[in-house]
Amino acid sequence: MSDLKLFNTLTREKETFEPLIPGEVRMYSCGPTVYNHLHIGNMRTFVWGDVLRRYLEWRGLRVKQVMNVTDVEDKIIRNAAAAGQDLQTYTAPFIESFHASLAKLRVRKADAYPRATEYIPQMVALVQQLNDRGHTYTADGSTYFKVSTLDGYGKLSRVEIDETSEYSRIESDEYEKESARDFVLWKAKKDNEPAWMTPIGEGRPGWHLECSAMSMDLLGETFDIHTGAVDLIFPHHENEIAQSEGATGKPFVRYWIHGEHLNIDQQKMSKSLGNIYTVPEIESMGYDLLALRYALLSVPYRTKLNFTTQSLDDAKNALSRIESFLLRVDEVSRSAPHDAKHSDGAADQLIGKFLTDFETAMDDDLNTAGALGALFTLIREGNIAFDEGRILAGDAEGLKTALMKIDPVLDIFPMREANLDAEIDALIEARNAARKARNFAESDRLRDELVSRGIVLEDTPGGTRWRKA
RNA sequence: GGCGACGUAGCCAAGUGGUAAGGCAGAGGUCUGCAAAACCUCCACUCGCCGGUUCGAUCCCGGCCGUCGCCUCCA
Repeated sequence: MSDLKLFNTLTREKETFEPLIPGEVRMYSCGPTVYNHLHIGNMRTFVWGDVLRRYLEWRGLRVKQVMNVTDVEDKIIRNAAAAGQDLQTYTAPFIESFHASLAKLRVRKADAYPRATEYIPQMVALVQQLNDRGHTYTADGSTYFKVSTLDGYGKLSRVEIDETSEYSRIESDEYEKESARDFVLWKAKKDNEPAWMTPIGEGRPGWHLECSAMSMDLLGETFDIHTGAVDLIFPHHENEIAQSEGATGKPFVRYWIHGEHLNIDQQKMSKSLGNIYTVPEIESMGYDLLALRYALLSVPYRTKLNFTTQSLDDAKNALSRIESFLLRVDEVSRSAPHDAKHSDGAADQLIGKFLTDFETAMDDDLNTAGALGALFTLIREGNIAFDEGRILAGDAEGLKTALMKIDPVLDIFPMREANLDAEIDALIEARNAARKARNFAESDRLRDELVSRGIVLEDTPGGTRWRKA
């Protein structure tokens, strides 16, 4: 097995991944701020984060994955107040829809989803630790991180803040900060905002604090992987590093993995352009969410993805090709249950090449496009071998095993709904009886009826197969 | 102004110092009920433009043009 290489934002290079503790990976994925329904750009980040975790597991590593849910923040406070609700009431439906969307996209559950509001004591302790080490100052009841006290600030983003530049959008007069680079750790209570009474004053946490507190609490002071999208590199992740390393004096994260954005029709999603899509919206447009998952994975995570509805149509058709092949493999593998014969080794060759190519692609910084390429090459060459009669039941069984082997990583294979089968089969049987009687009008009527129910038929010399349209 | 990414066929997109994966669309063909679906074949002498390095560059270097992102909340 070759090495898994991942692009580490810290070094701007693809590095061989080796966990700190052999065999065990601890990863933190930046999760949602729940003031809104999540859009498909958010989902892209969660999907590849999940695939990273799946691939690590596929390589035999045990993974502990944590994803935060940020449920206290400026927009949440503002919206909740406008709705006349408390934070928990306001955020609950968004948290619920977040999980529902993930499930529909086949994103597996992380091991924990800590919430910021449940981590106030740990955050306060972190601020106190930073204070003890001389990295903070207070002004008007708020506590700030003094960036000048920490060597190496900026090592992740390589951003140097020039306070004098007219282009710097950092507002240096905000919150009584001593320096534009400084950032707030703990915000003093204002007006009627929700606040916690703590040893460092009555107030609420700054934006970056929860991620440092929760990740270190659940994964340790130094852990392996931290994922997120590129926009978080600065200031969020840079400040997480400052808070965490300032408090512990130890390296915080070993591999920073950032994914590119998803654009809609070449443009960034934004409310003003009205081009934000949520998962339920995609669904109500009539698309199968598996097509969305496929579309998201067809572009490697570090490449900008230009999303269009055509990409969903393309994905849907590509998935049909995959499903037809799966059906063909399945049918042949079941054709001779026991004394399954192997033919000339054609299948073994295809399988070997497929698994090697798949792994090579995934090892190269999670090249999912290359991995899919390997799959489609297997499908074409497999179909040719089938047509030439070089694949017998035993070979097909091997193909099936190979396909099932990669299934847990990409998880893009269409699933059958078993309870449909009996009903479908009855209609197919009736249609085939009509065909046999050369009553094509009736057989076509039955076929069309199936089509209208979303079932496509494939007549083959061996019988009729069906799949979902 | 600073930092960074990208520009490969109609669309999406991988990739390598030695002459371009894959998917979709399109065109042919096989099977078949002159049906549907499926399957196969074909489809970039060329990788934004111009120089340079090299025996040889799409892939290395430099310049230019173009697109996009971050420097403020943001997946």
